Amino acid sequence: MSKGKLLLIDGHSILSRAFYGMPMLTNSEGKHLNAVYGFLTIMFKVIDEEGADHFAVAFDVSRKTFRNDIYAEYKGTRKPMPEELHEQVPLIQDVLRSMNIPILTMEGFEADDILGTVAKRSQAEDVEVTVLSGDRDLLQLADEHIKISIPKTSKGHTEVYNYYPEDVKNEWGVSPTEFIDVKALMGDASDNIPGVPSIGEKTAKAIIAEYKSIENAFEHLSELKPPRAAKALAEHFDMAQMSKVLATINTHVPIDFSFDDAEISDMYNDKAVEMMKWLEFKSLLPRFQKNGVSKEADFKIENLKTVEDKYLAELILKDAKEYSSIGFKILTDIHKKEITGLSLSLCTDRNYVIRTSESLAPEILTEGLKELFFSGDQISKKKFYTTGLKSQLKVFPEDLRAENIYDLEIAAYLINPLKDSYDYEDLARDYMKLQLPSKAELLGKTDLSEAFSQKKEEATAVMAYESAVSLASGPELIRRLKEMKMESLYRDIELPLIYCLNSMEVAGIKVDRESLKAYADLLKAQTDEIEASIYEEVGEEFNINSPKQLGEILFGKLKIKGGKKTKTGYSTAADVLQKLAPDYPVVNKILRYRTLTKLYSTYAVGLDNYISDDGRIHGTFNQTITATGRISSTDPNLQNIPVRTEEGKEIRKVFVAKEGCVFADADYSQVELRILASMSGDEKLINAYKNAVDIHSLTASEVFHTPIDEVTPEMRRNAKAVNFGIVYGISAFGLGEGLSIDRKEAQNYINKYFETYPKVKEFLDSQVEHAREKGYVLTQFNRLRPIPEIKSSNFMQRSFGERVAMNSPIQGTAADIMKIAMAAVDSELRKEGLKSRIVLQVHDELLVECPEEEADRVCEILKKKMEDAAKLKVKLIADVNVGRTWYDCH
DNA sequence: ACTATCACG
DNA sequence: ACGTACGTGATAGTC
Repeated sequence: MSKGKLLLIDGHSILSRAFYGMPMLTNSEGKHLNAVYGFLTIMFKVIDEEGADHFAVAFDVSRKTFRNDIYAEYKGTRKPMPEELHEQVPLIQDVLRSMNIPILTMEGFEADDILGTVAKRSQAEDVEVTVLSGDRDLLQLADEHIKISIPKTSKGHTEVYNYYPEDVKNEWGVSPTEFIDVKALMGDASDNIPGVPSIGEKTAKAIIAEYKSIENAFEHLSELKPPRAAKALAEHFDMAQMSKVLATINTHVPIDFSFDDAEISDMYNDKAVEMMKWLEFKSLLPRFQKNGVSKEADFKIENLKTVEDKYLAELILKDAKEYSSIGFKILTDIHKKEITGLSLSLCTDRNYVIRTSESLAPEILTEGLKELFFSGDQISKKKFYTTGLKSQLKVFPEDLRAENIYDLEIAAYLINPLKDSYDYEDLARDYMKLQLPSKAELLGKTDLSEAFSQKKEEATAVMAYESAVSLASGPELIRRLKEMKMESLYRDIELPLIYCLNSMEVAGIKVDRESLKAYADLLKAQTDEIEASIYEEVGEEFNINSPKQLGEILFGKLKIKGGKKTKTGYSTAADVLQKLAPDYPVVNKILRYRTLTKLYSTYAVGLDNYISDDGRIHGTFNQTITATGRISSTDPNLQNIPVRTEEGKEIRKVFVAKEGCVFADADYSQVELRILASMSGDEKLINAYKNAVDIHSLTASEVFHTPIDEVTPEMRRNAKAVNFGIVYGISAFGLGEGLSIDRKEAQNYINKYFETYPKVKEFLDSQVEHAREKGYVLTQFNRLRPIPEIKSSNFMQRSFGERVAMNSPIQGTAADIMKIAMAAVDSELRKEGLKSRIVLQVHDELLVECPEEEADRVCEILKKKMEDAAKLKVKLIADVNVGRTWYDCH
């Protein structure tokens, strides 16, 4: 039986985490307080979550204290703390003292050692210990009753990751004690642990996972892989052993610590309140004034039942039909194809987490759900709330389109597309003013579907939160959506798109493995050849892929001039190298090497890793990522397959239509410029499109005062860059850069452009004005893009905001139109009973795989649906091609 | 985890 | 005077 719970805090570590993770903060006297504030925030969060009854904070006596004087030469190079942080150390100690929290320090020992000693000693006395530190080094202390908690703060939000020995093993593949050896091998610059040169994290982990210790690895030198590591370890074994001593936390410090003295008593006393007032931490005051009863009213999942029984599950699913609002979340297996569970929330007071079992087959759940989804009648329109609908659809083999489903992830994305996640904890925080433990906090990096076997309680809680938060926040989100006039955007554009994207992911695209392999081999051979020739020319071997090493070779050793550009060193970006290429043949080879390795690793090898057993790549299309409303593609990214150069384009030959099929490929012609013409209402631009005049030539003719049939290719090229620039939110600097001309001249082009198309200028100005007034801009279909930067006092940020204000309505409207077209094409293919399916979308291009006999009809559908997707002041044009491979379609 | 680079629209 | 073109994602290297 446990004697109690002890929370130990690594004072300096948490303070500096807080310092770097929190925005600058000073009180009215100008004293820096961000670290103190952050420290307290993290501390209270952990106290609330842990329910610890005993408590202590350890500090180093001085940051210059060394573990052992012999190693002072290594330790001595530690970077000093910034003054703003240093001055907060005594401050946080005062605060802790005011709260009667014991501070542990000891001359000659680091906080790590004190923590280690107290933790191990307390565990031996049957105490449950939690050690809170920002430092991964402490993981070596994890034990049966010692939990290591590591907070991660980013963008002001803090999450705490917890590690018991099995969690360390899960994430690192080694036990806590072996972790010391890993660190001894890989070294740690910030802690001045030298490690073994050329052994990094990956190699170190692999070696220790296999051999358990550096000593044992040394015994088996000949078996070590890679040979490079064996050689390094042989040469630097003494260094490794010394590193191990340095990395080991001393758990036998002669410190005086009594568990009873660490009992929390009267933490929220008057003195502490005065302290909070002096520090001006107003937001922390309520906790102190309420004398400890500070927890927000907990979000209680009422009547949560877990079910693994067939009859009960069927009963619940039947019963659910009686409710008018339902929150749900389908749990799928790791391959996301089979249902393994279901969380249901019925009218807030009944929550069920159902899991498949021996007696509860997956079909029971899918069939029950189907019945439930289609059980609503016209009068009482049942509402279903969930998040991440697309991936849940994969457990239904057929194309299932239930009515009245609200995917709140997408609703929240439409309300604010700038967030980077829309999980239940985000919805609860933003729409219910409720801070819930996040999925990451509860499960760490464990996948939800496998978490049920390891952390059943937490996994169940996550599932319950998923559906309960959907049900509870749904009405508010929908209300906001209506208020912002985006209901139609959701219902008519985004919702149908979910099904379309799901169908694309399920379909996948066929890849010819053999030709991919041949392509890879060819690239490899060419790479090897050019690599050798670069080494020869330079006179030494180095890592060409390292911008750092490359910069040193080019600008250091070879003394090529072309100065610094980035803060980390020399820029070796393509545009910089391009300018040097004519004078230095090596530079050309390096550029060529870059091209080849890019194609090899990202495309040839990269894509091969994604080919499934069915010979196809099933990527993911994300609907809630971009700020403008475009979709994005991941795992792999199928929207950036090379096309601009001939040898890159080659790779498109491996994307083939399956047996008996061809691809129909359609792409919009200059959508964004057409949208600009339409939204601005500029007559000259509209007429040009009406009369099918070449827009870049026309622009050139006007800007350079030249009759249109005398426009040279160069003039047209420059005019094209101007047209691009307009869409990007023109600036003289940017255009100058793009055209390599000086800024004055670029400004001249821009002025002429605006004289030619005056309504375009009016339109762009009006967007910037709108953004300044309202803080956001809108697309033609009312998609919103917030622009917080527009009000920034920083010139650079504000200018960015202005460009975004000009670009987003155009890019976003193009995205809207494509989404409309996609749903229309998808639905027409199904309506006509065709087997053809959309397989890819690349922003202005759609690729459809179709049986040869359907090709003609599919081309008609593509052209018609894409061109009719929106009624603009100019016609939309889609060009359609047919081919056996994607390559053949261009 | 962050930076540099480069692939696409 | 300031010092960037808009929107993405993957890989490799560095810390």
